[in-house]
Amino acid sequence: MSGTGSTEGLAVSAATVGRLPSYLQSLVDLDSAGMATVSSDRLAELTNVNPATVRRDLSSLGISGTRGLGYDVKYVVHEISVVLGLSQDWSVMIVGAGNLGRALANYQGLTSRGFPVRAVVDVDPQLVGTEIAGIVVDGLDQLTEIIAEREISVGVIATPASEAQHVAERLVAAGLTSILNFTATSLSVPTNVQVRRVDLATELQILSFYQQRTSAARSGTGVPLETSDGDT
Amino acid sequence: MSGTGSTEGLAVSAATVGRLPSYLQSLVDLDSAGMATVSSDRLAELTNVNPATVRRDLSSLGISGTRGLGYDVKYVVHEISVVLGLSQDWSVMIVGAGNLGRALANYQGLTSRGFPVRAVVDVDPQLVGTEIAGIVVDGLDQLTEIIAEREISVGVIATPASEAQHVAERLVAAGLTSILNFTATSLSVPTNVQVRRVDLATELQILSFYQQRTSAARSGTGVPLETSDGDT
DNA sequence: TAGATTGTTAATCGATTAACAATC
DNA sequence: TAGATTGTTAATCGATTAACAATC
Repeated sequence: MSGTGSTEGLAVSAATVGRLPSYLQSLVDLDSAGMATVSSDRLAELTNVNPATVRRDLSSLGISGTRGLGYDVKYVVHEISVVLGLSQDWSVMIVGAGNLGRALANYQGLTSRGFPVRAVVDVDPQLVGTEIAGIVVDGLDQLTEIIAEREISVGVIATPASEAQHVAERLVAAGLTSILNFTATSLSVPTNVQVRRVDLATELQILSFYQQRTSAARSGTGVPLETSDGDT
Repeated sequence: MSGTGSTEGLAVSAATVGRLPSYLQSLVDLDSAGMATVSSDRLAELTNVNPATVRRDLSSLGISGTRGLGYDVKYVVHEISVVLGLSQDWSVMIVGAGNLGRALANYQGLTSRGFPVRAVVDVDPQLVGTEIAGIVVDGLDQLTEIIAEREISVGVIATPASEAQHVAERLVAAGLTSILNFTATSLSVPTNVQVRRVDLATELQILSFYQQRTSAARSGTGVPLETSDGDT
């Protein structure tokens, strides 16, 4: 509510969106530490990005600072929260009640971040009716009705990889436009649907690539390699 | 071992490295399905990238196909595996034996992908000596010795966010150059150290941003927005 | 030979960042 | 006024991709 008004619909690059959670986290920390203002240089240092990028990102969201002083921490925290849609809860459905699905349903971090788990579904009739983290597991065939009834906004795919595309299609058909995919499968979805993939195997294999090069270099195989800094 | 020989040290872009696990996964599936060759068009379709990008990626790794026929599936699987360093195991240490750390230690997917968990450490003296997934938890003060003794290659940070930077410095000091960071904190590390961040809150907040825009548009607030396809 | 598909050039696109005028 | 820092221009950098000659 309120805030700077109409930034809606303006072009905000995916790269910028990806950095907002990191800015937010650092700003919240600064606020807890009692800092009232922060310069783009300091915020850039905390988030490992270039100061000009910080200023450009904030500016593109209509968030402005004060020349000579910097940015008001509480104000920017509020504005980024609004931009990220964190002023409301988004109900989550978990598809797949295996090890991963159960771990996610029990993970308190989801609810505390404004993403309460309101449904768990699975194909296995043996699991249907059992309770996970206080939620009764429903059958996959109930998916559409449950999404409508419980006003689910985000679908989490925690099934085997082989089921992921099929499940994604079911979720999209039921009207969902936000999917968090925990399988290694790359999903094909309409352009209006957002998919984020969180895959441990992928991350480890990427680390392995660089580790391998480091080891090779160390053992004298040769050529030093260009490296880049920190996260992502 | 063996393979195409010397691609080591050649410039391979981070973007290319990030797509390799996805190519590999699709190729392994194709192999299981009995497909002997695959065109860049087909592989591109399966991984949601542009065919020219597939050809450029493979070419940059020294992996070649046959004009008019496509790429030999088994050959490319082997080559990508070698490039990614998947022909050997990389031992993992988990720092932080809380909910997340325990879930990761018990996750069979790590070992099966060639990343066996060989150590778990925690600051809490109450946890030291207890057993998790068959591994005795050690104290954080043992970190350096354990990394050396058990030939750990990858450090996984599963502590509270406030401890992440400190832990990262300990890991780097002990000689590790591969870190998987499960906290929301952006780590500062030397340029020769690779950090991958896996943060659920970040992913959800990014989804929330787009969800918010979709909802706003639906409720008539306005301007339709440009969207992009599928994963990442 | 005709058809298919690679490998690479060159154009395009988008994101990053140095630099600096504006201004607190 | 002097110092600090934003907001934005313009240059740079790097990654994507259309297009096509090479060639199986």
